[in-house]
Amino acid sequence: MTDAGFFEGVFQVVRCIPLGRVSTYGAIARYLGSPQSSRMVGWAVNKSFSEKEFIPAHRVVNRIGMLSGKHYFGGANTMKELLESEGIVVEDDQVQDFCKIFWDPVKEMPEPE
DNA sequence: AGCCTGACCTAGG
DNA sequence: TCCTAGGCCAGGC
Repeated sequence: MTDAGFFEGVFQVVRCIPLGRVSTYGAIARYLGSPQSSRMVGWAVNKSFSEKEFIPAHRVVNRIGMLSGKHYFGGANTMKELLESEGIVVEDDQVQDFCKIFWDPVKEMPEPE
């Protein structure tokens, strides 16, 4: 991770998000050691579409569990469909029971170093 | 080569 | 309690 840039770190964390769980930009940014770089997390995740391997970018939402970037999935309901297919309930672009399915990399993942 | 922007978050007034 | 501003890394024009 240290060798890799901020982007690589984001990709690794997002790929490690368990199925049926969601994480937030801020949590990932904080995990990478830059709490105020949450904006770049969104950018990195956006760039994830260019990656060879599929990255569950739909599992990444903002701190209130809202599908802020759903419009970037090509279709308006693509992100919602993906989440619901994993058992996540989404209503009006907001993840229900967000507190329960929230996955914090800082707690669940080993430190990057 | 420099400026602008971007799927956000936190703090201060 | 709501609104405003600042900050971060990287890529595009």
